Amino acid sequence: MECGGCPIRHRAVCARCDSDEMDTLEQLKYYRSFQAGQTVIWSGDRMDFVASVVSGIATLTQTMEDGRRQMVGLLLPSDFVGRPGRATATYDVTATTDLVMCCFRRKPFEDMLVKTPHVAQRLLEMTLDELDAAREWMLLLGRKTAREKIASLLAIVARRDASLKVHETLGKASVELPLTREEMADYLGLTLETVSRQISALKRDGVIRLHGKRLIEIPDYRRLLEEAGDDSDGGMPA
Amino acid sequence: MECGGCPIRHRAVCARCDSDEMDTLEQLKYYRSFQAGQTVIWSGDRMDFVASVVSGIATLTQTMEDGRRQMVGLLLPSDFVGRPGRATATYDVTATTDLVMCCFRRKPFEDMLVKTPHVAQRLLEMTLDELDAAREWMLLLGRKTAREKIASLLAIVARRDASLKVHETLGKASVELPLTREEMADYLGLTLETVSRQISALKRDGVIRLHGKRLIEIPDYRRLLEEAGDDSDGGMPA
DNA sequence: CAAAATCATTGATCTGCGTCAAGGAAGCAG
DNA sequence: CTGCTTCCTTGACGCAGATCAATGATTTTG
Repeated sequence: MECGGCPIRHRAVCARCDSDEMDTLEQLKYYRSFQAGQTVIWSGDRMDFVASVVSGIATLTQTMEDGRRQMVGLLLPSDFVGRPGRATATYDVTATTDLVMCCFRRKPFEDMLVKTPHVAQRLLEMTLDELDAAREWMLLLGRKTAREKIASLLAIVARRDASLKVHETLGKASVELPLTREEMADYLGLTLETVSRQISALKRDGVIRLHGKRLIEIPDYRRLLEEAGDDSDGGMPA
Repeated sequence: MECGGCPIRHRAVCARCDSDEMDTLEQLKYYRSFQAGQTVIWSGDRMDFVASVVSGIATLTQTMEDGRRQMVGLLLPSDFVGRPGRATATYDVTATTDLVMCCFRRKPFEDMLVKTPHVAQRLLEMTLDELDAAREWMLLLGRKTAREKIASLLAIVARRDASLKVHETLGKASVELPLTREEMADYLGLTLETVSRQISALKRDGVIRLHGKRLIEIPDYRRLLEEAGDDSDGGMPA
């Protein structure tokens, strides 16, 4: 059976379900597009849908009264947004690039979850992955230096990139960074000035090379991981 | 039907399942006890069980090569440990107080998950709650000052305490802090000296009162929340 | 094209928290 | 009781990263 373009259909359902279930999902889904910079939903707003990123990048951020911001989620294609059983958004969701999301009205999706256990199980798996990522992120925020934070972010994005593309040369990669310096700062718990300075420092030390502002070349991925303070190989193919 | 003492049985299953399913769970479970300070499992070790905290407190921590430590989970009674589908521990799990856990061998538990959808759904709900808590924690680690971090931690523990006990006087509460200063520091991404200093400062400013080292009185909970930089009431009854 | 907006870089200075160090308080063993 | 251990507090000092500020590069707008 061929899978459609919708990640929820593709990732959560396709491999294991029959045609009826596919059809149920198909009938429920609809698409929404956003331009780069647009807000998908504000924290506290009513949220009657759940969704999956089809293309582009979205962020989840929390903001304090005085304006301090912390990114708490970076959503790439196939990532899930929204929470079954909750009608109110907990975070600001923003389109960082042009964005297409595949949406489901919340109520019918919840009903479907109950009737279709393996979708619930797939969702559990995805949520556990996100929780692991959040805990990795907590180590970064609580204990890493600014330099290590930058290196970690680059390694994370490079790895995710690599898992999509076929990987050419071991230890050599380029990353198209989809974030501004300020967004990187919000991700890392830093200021944009510190981000800029540390990127310059990594460039000066030969850990990375810059082509323009956003395209970053990584001549030696292992070196980058050392800079990141990670003890593992970060899941890079050996 | 009466519920047994095991939180997995109680929280995940009892309300919705029939006797057969209860029996299945009953047969699978066993208990393990740990003394305060004992390690339950090391990160990287093989982990053939999942578990639920019955009594006491456990922590999840990550450690970098050079010894920097970040707590990434604080497990209170009824909280879940372990991950279906993963045979290796990702974090150090440590008993902070004397601890009793209700365990299930992982494989049979996974089988049970597939056969008993509402347990999977309950687990999904718990995991989503944990993810929300992790994201709140990320804001704390990335953007809050040392003073706000301490106030936030006290507010969190006070709220959890309150949700267990009946709550006497609004805006007045006492917290038995189950953590050493060092553990608090690992929770908050600080050093133990800074924790100590900020607790002293909050005491000096009348935000809290200390009785001994661990028992903390909170004369005005709203004041504490302001100190924590939270804009909500933190879920305190109105 | 000029003007304005957005994004990035870099410098100078300040400060909150880390680091290093010295005791104090409470519990426990002998 | 004395000495040991564990946990906590407080002081002095230094530094990583925040803040304030100026400028440059690139894109957008009219």
